[in-house]
This record gives sequence, structure tokens and C-alpha cells, in this order.
Amino acid sequence: MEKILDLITKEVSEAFVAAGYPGEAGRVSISNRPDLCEYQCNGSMALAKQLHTAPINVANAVVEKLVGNPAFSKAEAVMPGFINLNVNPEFITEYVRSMAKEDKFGLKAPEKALKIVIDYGGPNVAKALHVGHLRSAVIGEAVKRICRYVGHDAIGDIHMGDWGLPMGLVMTELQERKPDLCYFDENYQGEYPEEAPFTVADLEEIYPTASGKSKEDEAYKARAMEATFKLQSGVRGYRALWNKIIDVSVSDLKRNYDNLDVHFDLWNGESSVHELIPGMVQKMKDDGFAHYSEGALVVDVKEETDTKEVPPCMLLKSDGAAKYDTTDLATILDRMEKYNPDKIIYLTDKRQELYFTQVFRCAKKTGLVHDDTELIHIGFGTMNGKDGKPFKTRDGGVMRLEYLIKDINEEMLKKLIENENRGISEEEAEKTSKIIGLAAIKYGDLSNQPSKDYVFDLDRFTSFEGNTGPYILYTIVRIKSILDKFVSQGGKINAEAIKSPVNESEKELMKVLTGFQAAVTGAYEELSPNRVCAFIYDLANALNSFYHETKILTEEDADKKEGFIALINLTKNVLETCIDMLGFSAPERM
RNA sequence: GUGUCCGUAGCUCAGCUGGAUAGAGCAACGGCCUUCUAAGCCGUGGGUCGGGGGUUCGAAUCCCUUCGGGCACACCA
Repeated sequence: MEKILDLITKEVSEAFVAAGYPGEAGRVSISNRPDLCEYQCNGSMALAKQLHTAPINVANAVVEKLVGNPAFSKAEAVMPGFINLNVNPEFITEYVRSMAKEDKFGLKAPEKALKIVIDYGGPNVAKALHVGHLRSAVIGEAVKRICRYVGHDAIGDIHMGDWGLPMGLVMTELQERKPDLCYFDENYQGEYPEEAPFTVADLEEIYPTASGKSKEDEAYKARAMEATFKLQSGVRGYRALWNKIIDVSVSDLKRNYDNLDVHFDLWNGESSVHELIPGMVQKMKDDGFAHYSEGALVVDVKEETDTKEVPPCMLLKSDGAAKYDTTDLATILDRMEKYNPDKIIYLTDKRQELYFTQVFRCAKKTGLVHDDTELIHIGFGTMNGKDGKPFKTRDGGVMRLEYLIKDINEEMLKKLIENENRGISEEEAEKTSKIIGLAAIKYGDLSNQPSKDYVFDLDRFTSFEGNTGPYILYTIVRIKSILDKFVSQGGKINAEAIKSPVNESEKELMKVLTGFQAAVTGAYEELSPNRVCAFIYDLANALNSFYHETKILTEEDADKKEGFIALINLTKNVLETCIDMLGFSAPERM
């Protein structure tokens, strides 16, 4: 079904046409003066400017045509030329009733389901996830789920850093510590052992150590580079050892991402496209796009309209090694071959903006993608601490993601225990605290605009008052509680039995519900999950107001009661659908 | 230096393609639990939308300028 604003706009546009004006001027928006009206149309004023007439004359003429329209309970022209509208309650009621009946609350399917690859996560193998990885995972997962809900085919790819010098460093340090490992024996012919000769904890300690050594010790660095080269050129033992590193690391990453309820369809990395690079580079040379500059092989991506200098995209460094650029381009090539996506969306820190314009231009210019393939970079801002500077631990180090989540969950658990224990067992409390904790973290992030920096304030997030994830969950749990009680009293939920509103807060709740479709499509079009957050916050507020004004279970009029139940049931379903899109869920009790 | 993003209440943030009195939350203050979860609801106070110009009937929103901050500017990812 259509968005409610489109339906209303249609009525008003017809009135414009009937009055002899172009219909485009009939665009209706939600009123910004709720004390005066519910919806408004400002088209008369823009139109009057073109026609050199007084706006109020246009508005009056249009309003004349709106009189008697059953959709509206009020239509009036107000100086200097606003058209103020109130919609007939039955119009809203019917719309909400349709939402209850239809699949996806009446959300229109897209004309064509697009294939969308979403590149997010971007962890490095053998390194612990830290807070810097949080936004990519949280926003990326939400964007993926929103794309899917809207009706597109979205593929999430983690795109791990699993190939360059870091791998060589880890292997070098391993050899330093355990030189007798069979992996380093060139004459070794047998099978390599099942068991990895290290744990995740070892890896997480080994990498920084090795990285530190290589900065001070030239010889060490040279060995690491050699190890990297051996790995990349396919030396058997190095490949086998690398596989172990991947295995150990990936299973740990999976555990961490599972905790965040973030799931990838593809666990590809830089290594996945390694073999595509030589052919791709050769082709770019043959096609005349790549040329040497200062010893490096580059593709120029400057454009005449540039207001700043855009450096060329570098395929091979002057030492002949591939770069991050090269890997990303090869990844695009790989994705085009395998999935032929309509869009590829990247989620990284916004500092990589210039880098991605280079890569995207290069991909377009060299014909890696079609002219109409959309390459999109969502650059998100930094997660800051209360001091407004990038989030750090108390001693100034990088905060591990795992610890951050643990801190939140512990705070939540404390809070749950402090509050009434509604017969909740310790076990349930612990489970619930994790659910609420995740909602707090994700909503706290997603309710901000992706591109902006935001302040991650643990105290604020765990105090969970106001516009927070826990408030949304609380609202859902409240509804569940009423519905459970209703059912246990022998009631039957008739989901489609939406009745005309009996009071202002019920009407308001309905009006907010009608904004579902606009919120979801807006979030998709702008790739901004915060649109969904803003919507559910409004919805939760409207529900809570309604809750206070209306006694639901004790309502004696059975017809009214059936309507109340249907309405809060719909509200619950919409809220749960939305938080699922955002990537978290609600507990049964809290 | 060049480019780019940002500056809205004490704090954290909304504000859709310019519209009528700039909105929330936190914090402060005042009400509301014998009745569906008070993690809630209702209310009060708090703003020259960084400054200055301009376009417009009308600007937080568009343009210019200025101040203050973040970030990026080929062999790191």
C-alpha cells in the first residue's frame, strides 16, 4: 500500500488540479504546528511566487475543492497561504487496519529486487577486536537487515585483513619462539598436525610484539617480509601455518560477532582475491589505464571538476608489491564475477573517504564495474569518550570490544538485580542483561547519524532513561505483559480488529504507526538506521502515553477492549520488526 | 597550504527537498503507583541555532565571509 502522506498528497494534488493549478504543488507534510492542524500543504506559496499572485488566493481556491472530501475533517486556508488539514479519524483507522492485515504492514515491495553486497566488519586476523570495529559491525548489520526487509538481496561480507605483512610478522615471531615446528622445515613431507601450535590469546600477544620488533630491528623486518613472500608465493609449510592462524582467529571472531548478533554470509578476506591480482593488473596495463609514475604503477583518477587534488590509485608500489587499493579492486572484480551486484556498500571510518573515491573512480574507469553499478562508501564518525576524544581505556589503551560488552552487561545485571526481581531467576537475569546490554550499545550507536562522531558514555547508556534501547525494550515488554495477561484470562487476540480511536492518545498512537513505511524506506534510501530509531522512539512514546491514559484489561466494553488489544499488538509487532532491523531483540520480561 | 565535515539549551543529540511559536533526552524543580511493569506518565524553567553579510514574503536550513574545532591529502591499511 501507499505511504499515508502519499495518499493524502494525492487528494490535495487533485484539488490543485481541479482548481486549475499543477498537481505537484499539492505535496503534504506532517504539520509542524500540531496545535493548528495534523497535516499541512505549503505548495500554494511556492506556486504563487511563479504565478505572481497572492498565496492565500491559491490556497482558498484549493480548499474550496477539498470541502466535502471524506478524507478530511478539516481543510482551511491560513495566511499567508498555508493549507491546514485534519484527517478524518476513520481514514487513519482504516489505514492502520490495513497495516495489521498486510504482510510487512503494507510496505511496498521494490520494483526490482537489487543485489547488494555490503562490505563491513573488516577485522584483522590475529588481532583482537577493539572498539574501533564496533561501528562498522553495528551499522553494517543494520544496513544489511534494512536492505533485506525492504526487499533486496543483500550479501554481507566481512572482508578480513588476512594477507599482508602482519601475517609474515606473526609467522616470524612464531619461528623465533618455536623454530622446530614442522611448518618451518623445508624438507618436511608429511601431513601437518590438526592442532594449532598456538591459541587466540597467543596470537593476540604475538602480533603486537612482532610489530614492535620490526620497527626497531631491520633484520627482523626483512625476515617478516620474506615470510610474507613465502606465504604469498605458496610455500607449503607457510600456507599450512597460515591456515592454522586463520582457523584459530576466525573461530574467535565468529564467537565475538555472534555475541553482537552480527552475522556474515561471506567470510572472505584479502587472501580470497590474491590470485586475481596479476591478471587484473596486466589487463589495466594492456588497456592503457595503468602507467608508471615515480616507480609505482598507478591509474590516474583525477577529474576536471575536482576542487582538490585527487592522487592516482596505486596498483603496485615501487618495490612491485600490491597495495590495499589493489586488493580492493580485485575484490570488486571478484564480486562482479560472482554476484554481479547492483550496489556495493562499504562501511569504514570516514577518514577513508578520499581513498574510496580513488578506488571507485578507478573501478569505473577501468571497466571493472558497469556504468550503473553503484559503489557507495558510508564513512562513519569516531566513537568518542566522555571527554570528546577517541574512546580509550582508563590507562589510555585501546579498549577491547569484548571488555566493553562485558562492562555494559555487568552494569545491566546490577541494575536488573537492584530493581524488583519479578520472580526472575539468576540465570534469566544474566541472559536478560545481555539482551538489554546489546540493545543499549546498538541503539546508542544507531540513533546517531552514521557520519557523525558520537560520545559513548557508559553511564548514560546504562542509566537507560529517555531515548535509549532499553526504553524501547521496556515498552515492548510492557505490551507483552498485557497481552500475556489478556490471553491467560482467556482472551483471544484478534489482530485485525483495529477500532476507531476513543481518545486523543489512541489517535496519536495510530498516527505515529502510519509513519512506518516512510521511516523504513527513508532509512533504506539514506542508508541511515537512525531514521528507524527516531520512528520507534516516537512510537514508544505514543504507546506509553496511551498506556497511561487508557485502562486496557479492565475496559468493560468488549468491543473497545478488542480494539485496544489489536492496536497494542500491532504496535508490538511493528516495534519488534524495527528492532530486528536494527539488529537486537527484546526479552520476555525485564 | 588545499580540500572536506562540523559548530543548535549546562550536557548528549533531532530538525525531511527554506515556512507559521527551533524540538527531544539527561541534569534541575513540581505533581502522579489500593488498579495492565514508576526502566513509566504529566508539568515548569532553560536557546541572539558560533559571529557578520546576502538571496527570499519567510533562513537553523540556500549563497558569501569570518572565527573555532575534527579529519584527509600516492608507495600504511
